[in-house]
Amino acid sequence: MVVNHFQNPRSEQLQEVSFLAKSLSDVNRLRILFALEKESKSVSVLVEELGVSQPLVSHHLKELRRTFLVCVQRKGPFVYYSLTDKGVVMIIKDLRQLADRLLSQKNGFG
Amino acid sequence: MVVNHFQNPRSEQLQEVSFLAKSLSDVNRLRILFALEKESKSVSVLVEELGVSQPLVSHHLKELRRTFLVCVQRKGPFVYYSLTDKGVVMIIKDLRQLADRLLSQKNGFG
DNA sequence: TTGTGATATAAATGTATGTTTATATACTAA
DNA sequence: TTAGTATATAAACATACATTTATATCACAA
Repeated sequence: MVVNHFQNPRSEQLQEVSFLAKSLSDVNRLRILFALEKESKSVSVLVEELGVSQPLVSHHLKELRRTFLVCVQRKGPFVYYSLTDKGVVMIIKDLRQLADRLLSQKNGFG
Repeated sequence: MVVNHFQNPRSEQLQEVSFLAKSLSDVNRLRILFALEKESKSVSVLVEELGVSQPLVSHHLKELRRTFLVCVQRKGPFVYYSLTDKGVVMIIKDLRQLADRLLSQKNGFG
């Protein structure tokens, strides 16, 4: 019998998953994604809502662009960012529920 | 009207999500989680299946223990690891589907 | 053109992380 | 006890990353 090498995701697919997960591994990027859940927003609005510096917001937006989680649209002097796929919000919420289950009767991640 | 500060996850919850996401941001850790999907396995079995060094597997298992994604059971000289919550596999698969959608008509993450 | 606000990029820095090599610890058999 | 196997930890190293500060680019109005 030939072993089925394809029952688990292939290596490149796991690479893609790891890239996405890394994109979700920073609190400021998660806050940006949630801020964009309902509507697209300009950088300056994100800066104000998150309360972090403008270069830092731009840096994280660049990271989110690298994984195509957000997309860009310039309107005059403003640059509007929006979610490419709203499914990411559901995944984040699933991660939060998983964290809740894992942390029940524990004392927080090491 | 008082602004609802709780419609989005609180800061500590985003921290927990970011910890979990960081745990999922390495290909070798993803491979370990998939290897444990059906049954618990000893470290040496994981070493053989993944084809990476034993200290590296132990290192990543320690990281997965830190986020409670895996749990441990010693049986004689062997240490068996298993998934704490199989929900993590579904989340990884959701991430893979999201990656597929994001990458359609693109050329791979930057 | 000049000036101004909006955004992006660069440089610098401290910290975290993945990997390798070497060594230590834990368990068991003899 | 000793020897041998299984696993964990330590040290070392290079790389990646988050953040700050400073500066550059872009769009537009005057």
